[in-house]
Amino acid sequence: MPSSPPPEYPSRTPMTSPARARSPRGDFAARLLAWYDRHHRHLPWRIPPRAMAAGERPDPYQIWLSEIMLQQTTVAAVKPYFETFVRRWPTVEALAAAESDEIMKAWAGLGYYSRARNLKRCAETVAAADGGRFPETMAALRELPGIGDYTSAAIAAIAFDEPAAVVDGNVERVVTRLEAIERPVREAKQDIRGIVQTLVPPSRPGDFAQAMMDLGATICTPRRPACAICPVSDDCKARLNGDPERFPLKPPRAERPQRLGAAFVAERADGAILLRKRPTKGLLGGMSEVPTSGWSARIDGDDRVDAAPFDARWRPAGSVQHVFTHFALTLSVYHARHDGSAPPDWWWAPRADIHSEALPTVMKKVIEAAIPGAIRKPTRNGASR
DNA sequence: GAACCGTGGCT
DNA sequence: TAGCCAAGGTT
Repeated sequence: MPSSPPPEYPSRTPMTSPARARSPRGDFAARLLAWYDRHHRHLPWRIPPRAMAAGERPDPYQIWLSEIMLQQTTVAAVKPYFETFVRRWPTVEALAAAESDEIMKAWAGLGYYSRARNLKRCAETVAAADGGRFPETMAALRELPGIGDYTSAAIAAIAFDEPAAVVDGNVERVVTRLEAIERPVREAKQDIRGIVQTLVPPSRPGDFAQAMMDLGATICTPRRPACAICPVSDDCKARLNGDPERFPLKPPRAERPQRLGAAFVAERADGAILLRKRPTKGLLGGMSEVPTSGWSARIDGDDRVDAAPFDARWRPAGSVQHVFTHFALTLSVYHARHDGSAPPDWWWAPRADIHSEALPTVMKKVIEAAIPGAIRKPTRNGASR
């Protein structure tokens, strides 16, 4: 435990003086930030506290990009995508000028594809605005597509030092445990935001936000939290009560219905595969796919070969299972050699380019089932792995 | 306000 | 293994 807070965070008089509290709430931010200074995660988009103290500031473009990618997505999954995007589109102007198709291709596999469509729209808006600079306040950021309560607060705090209350899933968990909040998080959201707002320090609000999230990700974890090494455990009512893992309270999730369908992989003599584009809105909106039947909500869905988009020697090639957020899908896969012409707006994707098409993971599974090895990424020497 | 919207890792 | 969970937003 740090014996003295940094000079920029003088201890304040505790708001209350509970007899047992060893750590008055006025110290909360100081103790959390002292922990963050020593134990922060090293992330590609983050400026570490030492560099922040030297006056360095993060690139608002990179903070925005990382925050969009991190929505409901793990840090590990985001890292390689973030590196690719920043290398390929180093500025918001570059991203705004990119073809939508190229952005969808680069986003393929990361999920929640409306994020990629909104990313492009947001980049265009920002690039067209005065100087191509991001708005610097939470309120103004909140107006941009794909940016809601959490993301606007996070960008404002991290990139622009606004003392905004940043509340994500990590912070909800930390706060519901600190206060032993017995109501479902859905209902307690506003209270949580209010509590966080009282804790945000006037300086280093961005580090504070990131510290809360790092704490949630590494110490105050959903299961088996490491209370013994938590820098704010003295403040934690859930720990005092003995069962922090019980928080946050969440209602049981609804059952996932099962859907059924068929997918058709047409392969040309040269190995090219027939693809088409899905509608812009809805599930996998704007992404590419092989032709499929509808995905019936009924267990006796249209998974038979007579659902094929055209006549060919379709041969069964197994089935693919995939779990989406709100339903599970089983696709019967069919494969055919086919050299006929493609319907308008469909295209033959050369085998060498398949890995870079805007194919969602479920479609990569389908193609792999029909043609094992088809998705492999070429290596630098031109061979296939 | 509730439903919709992906994917991969972990237990 | 089957469910839970992850730096949520839009409709």
